[in-house]
Amino acid sequence: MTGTTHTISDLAQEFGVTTRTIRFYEEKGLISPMREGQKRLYSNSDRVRIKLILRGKRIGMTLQECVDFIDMYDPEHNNAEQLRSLIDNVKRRRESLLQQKRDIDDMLAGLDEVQSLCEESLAGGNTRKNTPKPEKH
Amino acid sequence: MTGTTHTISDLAQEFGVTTRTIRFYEEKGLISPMREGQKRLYSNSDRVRIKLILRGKRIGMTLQECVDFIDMYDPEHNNAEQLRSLIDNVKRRRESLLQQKRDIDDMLAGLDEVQSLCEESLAGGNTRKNTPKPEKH
DNA sequence: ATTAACGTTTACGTTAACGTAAACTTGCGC
DNA sequence: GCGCAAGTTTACGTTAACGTAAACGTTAAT
Repeated sequence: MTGTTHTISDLAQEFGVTTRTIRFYEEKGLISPMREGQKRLYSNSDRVRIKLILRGKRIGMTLQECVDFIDMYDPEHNNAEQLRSLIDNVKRRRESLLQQKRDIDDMLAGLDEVQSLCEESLAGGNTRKNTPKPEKH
Repeated sequence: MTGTTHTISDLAQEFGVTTRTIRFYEEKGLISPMREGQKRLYSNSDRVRIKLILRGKRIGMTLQECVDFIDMYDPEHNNAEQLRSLIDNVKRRRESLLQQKRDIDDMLAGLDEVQSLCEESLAGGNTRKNTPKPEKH
């Protein structure tokens, strides 16, 4: 059976990007939709690729890195050497992702602190800088 | 007492960037080192700012976003309205960071799977695609 | 038949974040 | 005094990832 297909503006709307963006990804070889006459028709697997690309972008990957990443799932793993090389790539990528998680956790902790200070300041109406020790009278 | 200072190439080396990059950040107003004659002298607080900038970049922030983020710590929180607005920013930022963490976790799970398949394939020497049911003879 | 909504190609424009090169100054070791 | 390493300014170049505009095809509704 023929899987569902999507028009370019369908996908653009779904993902909150412009059609230009989607065509640009094709230009760069990231996706290869079918054609019906002149019009592009996107399969579900095209849709998923776009989704993966945008996920990559959200964490700061370049388009090339997104492709490299996606290609890991879709491997041409012919021989053992290629498999080992792929595993190495996986390991490097994982290290990088774990570093990003640490960065994010640090930033989240900072945000918590800022928010606490703000709310405290709003509640108490206390605008002092270094919240000195509670005054003993 | 006068805190420690650093030269531009000290910091460049420490952070693995070029001096051009550091000057560029100054050009864009992200840091404002002192001068000793003509030469730039970086304080520890300058150093920390650079560190925070690079951390932001690692998770895909633009330089402007990095500044915005850093400014949250360093707030000119005069009145209640500004405080509330800051809290809103914090909340938005947190949502975005949490989304990034979800993305990263998804990608890590994918990597685990890829690695398992690779190692399995290397161990068993089994190169078949869909690992069919174990043959009953 | 016309117009509106969607699609297409082609091509030039834009922004961010530096790289690269040239030409100059400054302090230091010999 | 001389060279050399490290600093400086100024300015043009580069890449990624689209935006924007023009000019044109196609189909469905009025």
